[in-house]
Amino acid sequence: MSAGATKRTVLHVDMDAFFVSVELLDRPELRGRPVVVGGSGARGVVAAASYEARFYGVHSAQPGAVARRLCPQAVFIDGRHDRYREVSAHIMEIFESITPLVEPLSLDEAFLDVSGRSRSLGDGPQIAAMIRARVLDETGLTCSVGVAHNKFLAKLATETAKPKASRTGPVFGSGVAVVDRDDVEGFLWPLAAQALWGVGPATLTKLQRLGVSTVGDIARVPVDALRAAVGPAAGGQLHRLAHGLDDRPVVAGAEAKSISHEETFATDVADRARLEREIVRLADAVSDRLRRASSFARTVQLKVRYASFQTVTRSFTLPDGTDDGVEMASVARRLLSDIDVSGGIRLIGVGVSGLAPAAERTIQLSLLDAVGDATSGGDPLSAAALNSAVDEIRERFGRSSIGPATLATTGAPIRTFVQGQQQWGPTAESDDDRPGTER
DNA sequence: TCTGGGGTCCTCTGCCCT
DNA sequence: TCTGAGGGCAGAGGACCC
Repeated sequence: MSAGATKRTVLHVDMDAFFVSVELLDRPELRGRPVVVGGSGARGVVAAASYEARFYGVHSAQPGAVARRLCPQAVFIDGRHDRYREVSAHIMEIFESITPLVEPLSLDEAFLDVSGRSRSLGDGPQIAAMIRARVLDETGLTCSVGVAHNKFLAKLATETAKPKASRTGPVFGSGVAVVDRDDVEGFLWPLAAQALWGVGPATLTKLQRLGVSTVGDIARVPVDALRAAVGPAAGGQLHRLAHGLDDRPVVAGAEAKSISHEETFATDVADRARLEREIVRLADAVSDRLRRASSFARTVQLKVRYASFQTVTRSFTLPDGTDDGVEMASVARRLLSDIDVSGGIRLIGVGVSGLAPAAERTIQLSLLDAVGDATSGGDPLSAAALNSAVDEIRERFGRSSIGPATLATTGAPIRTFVQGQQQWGPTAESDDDRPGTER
């Protein structure tokens, strides 16, 4: 370390098999059995696997069919995202009671900067042990903690602290791993190159052409050669990480930069009318989340994935932005009209980016109104009033109480995308070609 | 084996403007 | 007036992560 550098202590906390552990908490009769969350649909993948299931080779992101073949005795459960979110909120509260500098990475892991807490709470490993004890005591769940002087090393350390899989369940170690500031190379350099952030299959292939297979190998490659091989930004990043250098701060309360929803069909769909109804559904879900976040978006993106897994995206940037699902769907449907779907597609998605606080748009629209500028595509202020009413109804009577008329069906509930009720993989319902009423 | 869903970041290309 | 260079931006796609 350079002389005079601020001594940072960063923790990376990762819940052990989070989704499965929550399920076992609520269904203790499943303890000791191989349990898999997700992977039950026709094209579903595994979201999480218990350590008993992992012993048989089941892992997350694995196709459900493969998981069932590897471990036919496993219990497969549909995920309950709302329950995981509830438990996650409790865990994050525990973290925030220790330091305000908490950066959640997902529902089940977070970085904590505890640099200023050593005087009152002890050193990094002591705080890590305290967190594990509190999480276990207050939620009944176990977690692993990595301790280091930066985020990258703390995250890598967590991997070594994780329980090991066995036929009879997790085999716990100390649950805390520390990377010594003076032994970064000893810890880092023997690891496989894939241990570095940003090294996936494609980058690994490029690195292998340089004769690289470990982090130490990368560290010994001149930075210019790395940049030439994988690009200037990625090359510089790999060089720094391979030397254990990472000065990114722990950032609390980071805002989302995009919001999207997508759906994989149980069987490929070529029917444009059906796809357009899916677009309305997805756009409604995106706009609902956008308004809940008090934001609007400038760019609408449509995503289509063919049976070959080739994925194409089309986007359009609106001059004034929008938070209105009808407008988003209209843009997305126009984008779809330029895409050939005659051979059928397996996935469709709608997303938005270029997010900004809704207050900024209100000011813009007020100014436009004040100068009498005619806006294209309908009256945004009327749309805002309508959406406001819809949001209020949903707030009072639930997300499924009201929805786009296009999605209305005889006797069938409006399919919702309430966060927490999403499923992993397509459902039988999603494959139905329900008649709908165009609005 | 056959690949979900929700994100972020980076690179490349083409267009427009200066 | 025409042309080329360069910057900024939008759009598209790739790679990666959890």
